[in-house]
Amino acid sequence: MLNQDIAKILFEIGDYLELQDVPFKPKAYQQAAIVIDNLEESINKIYEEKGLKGLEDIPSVGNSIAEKIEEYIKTGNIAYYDELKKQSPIDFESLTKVEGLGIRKIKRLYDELGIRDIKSLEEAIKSHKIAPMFRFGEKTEKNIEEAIEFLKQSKGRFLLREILPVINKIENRLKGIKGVVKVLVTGSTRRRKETIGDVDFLIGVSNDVDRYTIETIMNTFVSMEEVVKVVSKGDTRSSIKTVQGLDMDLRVVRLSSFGAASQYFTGSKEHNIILRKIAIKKGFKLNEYGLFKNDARIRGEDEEGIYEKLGLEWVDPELRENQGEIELSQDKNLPELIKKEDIKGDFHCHSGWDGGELTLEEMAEAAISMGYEYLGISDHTKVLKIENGLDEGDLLKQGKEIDRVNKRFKDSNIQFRLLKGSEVDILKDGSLDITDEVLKTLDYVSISIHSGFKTTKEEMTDRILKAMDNPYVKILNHPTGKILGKRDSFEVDLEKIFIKAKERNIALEINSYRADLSSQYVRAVKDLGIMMTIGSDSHARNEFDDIDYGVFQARRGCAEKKNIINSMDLVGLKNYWKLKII
DNA sequence: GCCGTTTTCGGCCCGACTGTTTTCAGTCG
Repeated sequence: MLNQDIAKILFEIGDYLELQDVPFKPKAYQQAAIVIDNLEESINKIYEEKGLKGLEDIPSVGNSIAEKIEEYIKTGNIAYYDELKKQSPIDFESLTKVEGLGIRKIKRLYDELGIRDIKSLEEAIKSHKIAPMFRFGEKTEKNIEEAIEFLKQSKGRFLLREILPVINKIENRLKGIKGVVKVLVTGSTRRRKETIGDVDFLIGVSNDVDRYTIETIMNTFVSMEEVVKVVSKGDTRSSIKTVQGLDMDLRVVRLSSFGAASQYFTGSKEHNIILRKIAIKKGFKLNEYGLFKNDARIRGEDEEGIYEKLGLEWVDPELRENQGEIELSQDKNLPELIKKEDIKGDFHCHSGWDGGELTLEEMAEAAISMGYEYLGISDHTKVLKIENGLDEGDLLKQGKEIDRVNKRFKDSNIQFRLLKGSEVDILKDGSLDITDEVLKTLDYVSISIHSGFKTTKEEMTDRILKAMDNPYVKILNHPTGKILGKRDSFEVDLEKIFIKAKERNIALEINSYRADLSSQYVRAVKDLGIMMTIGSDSHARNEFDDIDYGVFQARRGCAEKKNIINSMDLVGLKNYWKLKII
């Protein structure tokens, strides 16, 4: 049983209660559902270890919901939910995904037409039964029809790294419109979430802007080449759907409100709710136009001013998830997050030797153009035949080649070095794919699981722990095996891995491409005082920049410069790892 | 049903846009 199963049921209980016009309870159930859905720890484990009390300790879960969770763990059912479902068997999960359908309309469709799922909804549209309903009408029927079509085509959430280039292109285009002073991409994109559901653009215009200018901005937005449907268009907000199947919103505000609006639309919703409550307690009102005392706007131009007036430090967007950042901000104790400029090298890159695109010289050039002082060559090893994995002989040969390249840098007085590394496979029995004799000639050894994912948690854990005991290992790559958008983590006892990493001073990698470690684990690893690396896992020139996504991940996990090994400069790194490079 | 920096009782975020009406309910973020 998964947290997500329970979250789904709790969320639906909320839907049913809203259907019955019960006040406040729906929000309570759905808030609990959201918290449980985002919980890193498994509900089962919490209950096993701490019982009912442990469940009640989960934020937004009180006695009543805890008992329902307990019932579900014990019996696999929640009687209360089953009863609600029996009374009105509605498929909320899919119906609420139809844009424009909320609980009230779903209730009326059920009461008046017996519609309970997408299929019966489609039939009702076909036989033209919805338009005649009071307060529905032709247009509503057509909108529902189109929304179902979009739902069928939509791919759900988008990976940030796949969609950010599209967003940047549109952002630049918006900057070019006459009358536009500022453009900011807000929402989950600004928070640098791994995946995003929609995009929110914010435009700032001068305080004495005229109607015509705003109209021009809106018209330009809704008539971009990417637009396939204009969902809404007004003076301050317009919504579109793009060819990629992505929803995009544009908000236009005056500069006097730009900070308030950027704060508001960046979210997260949970972060904003807390901020609003703090504002109310201090006798203010906070909305997207500013921070108000009585009816006078006292802040609004910039985010910093709003946070400051609320007694808070400005919070980096990546942390705005109501996961402790507000408390840190009140205590003026926010971490100074790692920045891209802090990154001085990369330990996870594949060269032409194992099928990558670039020669060693070309990789060095690429790294130098990134502003790096070093680059670790970490080609695959021989067990990965499909990746042209290197054997012991290849590694020794590659080492000599690296020496030759480095000598050139030294002779030309260039502060840059290639490092002899390897991404060594952890074999089935926990031994490494390369002999110690060769491993000890390398500057660093990073190790990875690439096979045998479907094994027991105990076996996988033991296998990795054994590999970590090898004296030459300095980095454990992508510790959970997750590949964002492709593959879930394998089963592994990360707590044990963390303990071993701490004991052996092995760094854990934040892998840019895979988004593994997740931000929650980054936070845990940081708190344990274990070092991390950020690796691009690049195989080609244009993939070096993927380091950005690892930095985002690290930032969302509160990582600071001091937690990340590849933020050290070359001299610092030489000392830290006691490297003997020329 | 949950929660607590004046609270264990009394609150619970709020504004824009659409489509239907003819003043507003519903949805969204």
